[in-house]
Amino acid sequence: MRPPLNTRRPSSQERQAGLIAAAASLFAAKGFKGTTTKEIAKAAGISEALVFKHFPTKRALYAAILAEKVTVSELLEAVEESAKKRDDRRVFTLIAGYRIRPDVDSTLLRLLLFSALEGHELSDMFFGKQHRVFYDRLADYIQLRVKEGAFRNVDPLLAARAFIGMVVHHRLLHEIFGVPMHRTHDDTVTTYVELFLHGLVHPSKSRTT
Amino acid sequence: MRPPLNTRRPSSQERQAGLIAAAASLFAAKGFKGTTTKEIAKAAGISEALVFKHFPTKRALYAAILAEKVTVSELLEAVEESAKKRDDRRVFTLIAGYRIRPDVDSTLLRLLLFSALEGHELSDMFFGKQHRVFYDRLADYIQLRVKEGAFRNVDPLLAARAFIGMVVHHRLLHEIFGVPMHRTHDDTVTTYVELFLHGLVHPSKSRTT
DNA sequence: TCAACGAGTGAGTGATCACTTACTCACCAT
DNA sequence: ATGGTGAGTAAGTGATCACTCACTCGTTGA
Repeated sequence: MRPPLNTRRPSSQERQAGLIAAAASLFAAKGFKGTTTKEIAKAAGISEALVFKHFPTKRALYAAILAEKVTVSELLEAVEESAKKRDDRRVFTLIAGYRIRPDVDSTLLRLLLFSALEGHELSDMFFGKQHRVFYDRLADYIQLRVKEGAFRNVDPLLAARAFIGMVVHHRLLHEIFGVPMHRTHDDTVTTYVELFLHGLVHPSKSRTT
Repeated sequence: MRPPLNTRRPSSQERQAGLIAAAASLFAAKGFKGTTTKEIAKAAGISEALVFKHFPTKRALYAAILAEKVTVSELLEAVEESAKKRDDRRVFTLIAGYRIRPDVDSTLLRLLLFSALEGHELSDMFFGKQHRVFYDRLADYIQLRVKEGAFRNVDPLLAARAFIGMVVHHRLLHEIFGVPMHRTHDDTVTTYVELFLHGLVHPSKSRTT
């Protein structure tokens, strides 16, 4: 007669969280235009009408997803610590390792690219939280080390972007274009950091400067 | 003989070329799903029905656009020439300069990203012609220079991808994410090449190896 | 002169889109 | 019990999608 008490139905908040999770993976896989509200409802296990009880429009749901993703601060703290010690290699390794780390869900990168390509209004904010923080912080550190004479006199922002570029491009190749990785995670990070800090030209050989 | 009237209407081939050009810029701007056949027809100045006389489906039109873009060979020839002279700086500058050159139409990069994200079947082929050729060729050169002892002993493919990554990421920031460029074209290229060949750490200072 | 033909289009087609309406049902304080 | 409330949905809504059909032109070879 009476429905079991422990099998209560999900609260509104749980529903909303599940809805956002389901929608996020669909938007990441197929883009905003490529995802239908019917699909989202089905993936979340609810009716299509209920989707619109939680969010007034499909676009509002999309905006909620972009707004939900926040910056990871624990990495920036670790970077800060290594920066104090002037441990160049570790600063760069931390950032590269974070951006390449293999376990991270690939939906964030796809979400970021889709939102930028499709021109969503929250794309800038999303980009700021997901990317700009990294190369802004890195640029600060490079500038500091240039002033200290440890680094060559380069444009700090350009250099920071160059390094992040190497790493992000690596993820791009792997996750978006399906290029296989023939080296291990750690190997790759080490190579990138080494390359960036010390360059490609053999130290004991012809410097063409 | 056919009388060339000066007020003739466009031939079928000219129509097709105009159609492809109009569709390409729309697909690049809004993606496959985001572009309607009605828009394409309007941009090409023809009726929607005529679009389907040229291409059986919207997808076939998209495929024709991707298939049309071919590899630029003149750059690879110039690279080849500098490679023979072992002019490292010029080899890298040529590739970087080509990938960053300011006048290039930005539709190709957007087209490439959209096709990869949306998972079009011709995306791999498109990627191969637009990107892989560059880092494959560059990897060959790096491998050669490593064997000659001029470059440090790094994974050539990884190093090539790292360099292309710096440059492509730069375009990505500028064209997709709207980040402003605070340096000139030539300045940027020079900095990237310099960074990659000689590294960031000051040559006369603490080598942390 | 005129039939044949390719270029071109207006007016649709059913399917699918985002979104709405009108409703049921479980639950609970009164 | 009862009525109010929030969770939930079946069955739509008009708009728009990719694509088709029936048709009109202008040109051209015989």
